[in-house]
This record gives sequence, C-alpha cells and structure tokens, in this order.
Amino acid sequence: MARRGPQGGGGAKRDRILRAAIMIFSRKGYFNSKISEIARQAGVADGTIYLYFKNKDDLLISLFEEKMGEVVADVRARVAEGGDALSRLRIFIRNHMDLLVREAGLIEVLQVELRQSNKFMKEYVPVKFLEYLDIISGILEDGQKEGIFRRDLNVTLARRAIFGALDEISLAYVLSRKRKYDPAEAAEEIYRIFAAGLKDSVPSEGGR
Amino acid sequence: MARRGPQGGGGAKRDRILRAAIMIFSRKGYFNSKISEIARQAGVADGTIYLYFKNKDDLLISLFEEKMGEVVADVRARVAEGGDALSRLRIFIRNHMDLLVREAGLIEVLQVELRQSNKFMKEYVPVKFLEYLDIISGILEDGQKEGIFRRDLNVTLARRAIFGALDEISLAYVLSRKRKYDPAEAAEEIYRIFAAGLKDSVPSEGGR
DNA sequence: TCCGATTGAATGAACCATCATTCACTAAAT
DNA sequence: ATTTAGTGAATGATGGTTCATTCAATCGGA
Repeated sequence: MARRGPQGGGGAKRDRILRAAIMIFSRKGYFNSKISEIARQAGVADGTIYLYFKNKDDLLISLFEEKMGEVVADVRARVAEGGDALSRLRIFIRNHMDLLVREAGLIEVLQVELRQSNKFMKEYVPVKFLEYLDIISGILEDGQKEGIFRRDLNVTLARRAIFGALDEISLAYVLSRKRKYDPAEAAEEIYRIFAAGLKDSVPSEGGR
Repeated sequence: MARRGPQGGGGAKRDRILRAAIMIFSRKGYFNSKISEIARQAGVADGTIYLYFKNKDDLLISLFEEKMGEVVADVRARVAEGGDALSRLRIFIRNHMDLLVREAGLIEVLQVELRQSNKFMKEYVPVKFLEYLDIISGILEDGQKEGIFRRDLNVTLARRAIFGALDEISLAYVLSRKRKYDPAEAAEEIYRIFAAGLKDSVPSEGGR
C-alpha cells in the first residue's frame, strides 16, 4: 500500500520530478506537456519517471494531493491564529493571495487542471481541495455562532462564492503579465466586500 | 475575409457541427474529444468538418466566439430593462444562473476550456468573454454614480469577484449530478451578498 | 584490504496506438 | 459538362510507455 518509488518514501529525485512537472504543466497545460520535457527539466531519463509514478495521470494527481496537502496544512495553522470569524476570514483571504507569489506555478496548475480533470479522470475526487473549501465553511459557521454573520446565510453557497472570487482574481493575476494590482491590496478589497456582504442583509425584493 | 464554409454564411450543417462539438467537448473535454466523434454526432463525415473549420482549434474558438456572442447580446438586452444599478445587478446574476439550465453544455465548455485555452492558444484573446465582464463593470460604475455603491470600490476587482463567484457556483452545479440547490435561489443569495458587500464598508482594520 | 558477485536504480532507444488532417474520389446540382 | 459539397480511407506525426541494458553501490569471503 502506498508504495511509491525506489526508496518508498519522499526521495529527493521524486521531488525533483514533481517540481519539474509543476513547472512544465503550468507553462503549457497538462495535455501539451511531454513526459520527455518533464524528464529533461528534472534532469532524469524518461523511464525514471515511471519508477516513481504509475503514469502521466498519476503524476498530476500526486501533484494535486501532495502539494495541495501542504497548502491546506499551512492555511489551517495560520487561520488558527486569528481571533473572531472576521479576522480569520481576513487571514484566509490574505493567505490565498499571498500564495500567488509564493507558489505561482502550483496555483497555476491547480487553477487550470483541476477543472479539466473532472472530464478525464472519472474516479478522482479532489480530497485536498475539498478540505480547503471546508476551512471556509468552518469560518462562516463560527461567524454565525458568534453573531457576526447572517443566520440565514447559505454556507455552502457562500463558501463557493468566496473561493470563486479569490480564484478568479488569482487567475487574472496569473494570466496578465502586466500585474495590474498588488495581491495584498486585492485581498483587502475582497475582504471588505465579503465582510460587509455576509454581515448585513438587503431587502430581498430590492430596487424598483 | 471571414469566409468560413461552402455557403459562406451560417449554414445548417455548420450549426449541426457546432452543436455536436458542444456536446462532445462538454462531456470529455477538448483534448479527449475526437474529430471523428464530433463528426459522428453531427451526422457528417470527418472531412466535412474541415470544410467549415480550419482545424480543431478553430472549431473551439468559433464555438467560444459565436455562442458567447449570442449570450452577451442576450444579457445586454435583459439588463437594459432594469432600473437602477441594484436591480440590474440582480438581473445579471439571475440571468447567469438561468443560463445553466438553458445552455448547460455551452456553459460547461466555456468554464472548462476557456482556462485551458490560454495555455495552448497563445494568440487567442477571448473578446466576447471580456465583453461579458464589461457588462458587470458598467453596472458597477453606474451604481457608483447613482450613489449606491462605494466610490472607492475597485471596479476591476469587484467585477472579477462577482464573475468568479457566479462561475464557481455554476461549476459546482454542473459537476455535481445531485443538483443540491436551485439556480434561482442561488442567484438570490449571491445577489444579497454582493448588494450588501458593494454598498457599505467595514472598518479596514477590522477584526479582534 | 581487495575483488568478484549481487542488487536495484536509472537509462533512453524503440515500439506502437492514437488521432488530426489530407485528398482522390463520388454524388448532386446548375 | 462543369462545379461544388461531401466522403472516409489512408497517411504521418506525435508522444506515452516499455524493457533490455548499463552503472554504481553494497556485500561477503579470503
């Protein structure tokens, strides 16, 4: 079970391959990336990759799960430092945007390939990604208990909205080479929108 | 210029192919869809596709531009019926969610392939998609003039946030076969969040 | 210490299935 | 008869995967 390469554990070579894959996948996308390119980038032979990964798909999945796992563990720790739900929401948002700088390649792969993957990996469930979303749910539910957020807020929907907003802004950032805005400022603006949006309510049969 | 098939204009056969492509692309994704499958689905021979489209990429791009063009024109008309910025925002959001039902396949293709396309079509700029985003900007700017939305709102960021939220929720809807929520209700919840979020502000050094 | 044997990681050329694309041909229309 | 739409089998390129072989490290007997 869970045997995954010559040494069995997390070898340096395995990690070199994973890093190379992030680099190549993020540049060209999964389908346009060749195993031989990844091998070259990692400084190993084509065949070596198959000592550590079952096939090309497995390489992508391992990348999703392992790297995303690190990200999730990291955010959890950071968010735990926050006080009330509002400040924790802010930390979460801020952290997400900071990831763009720290882990640009990884984020780029996740953003583009995670969607695609549903189409060609029928069996795969992105566990770690769901955990990431659960962190948001947790904050929202706590906020309701604390009386900060609306009680009738649909948490499932709201967490998706928050993630979607962050994701889309990250995407725009990553794609435009111009870097039109600063991630930290963006985080603050997004925080303001949601902090106000989750808190108060607006007449349901609104404007004219 | 813009010659694109035997009849030159929008033939019925051309449209059959486009519709078949939406169907197949939405099921398997661009790279896993075979021209021969699309041909079979459309009831034409493989070669016929090349009478109407330059190549596989061109088929995808045409699909983006033409179908998205129809969508944009349609939303523009609907939004124009609204009164103030708030009610127009609500119409826009509601319309987006309704599209999920009316144009499920198309939406699915756009959501998944638009991101990918940046990686392998270096020259392609998704004009119609940007127009869609511009509709949101327009609403937001009007809202500022009307004194409904914060003057210091970063419109570029906010429109991305709104689109991102909608897009992510649509994605969840499309992917989960369970249909956990109703698009109309989802639209209302999203509207409430943003209506409140764009309007009021929250102390910038919040929390604690 | 030295040397042959054994082990398993690493290699990369070759294999072969998969499609996108082409084009010689047929059918229909004018 | 000539032109144009449509066909679908054949072609050629591509690239994931395999596996026979090489190489280095470790081991044990003298």
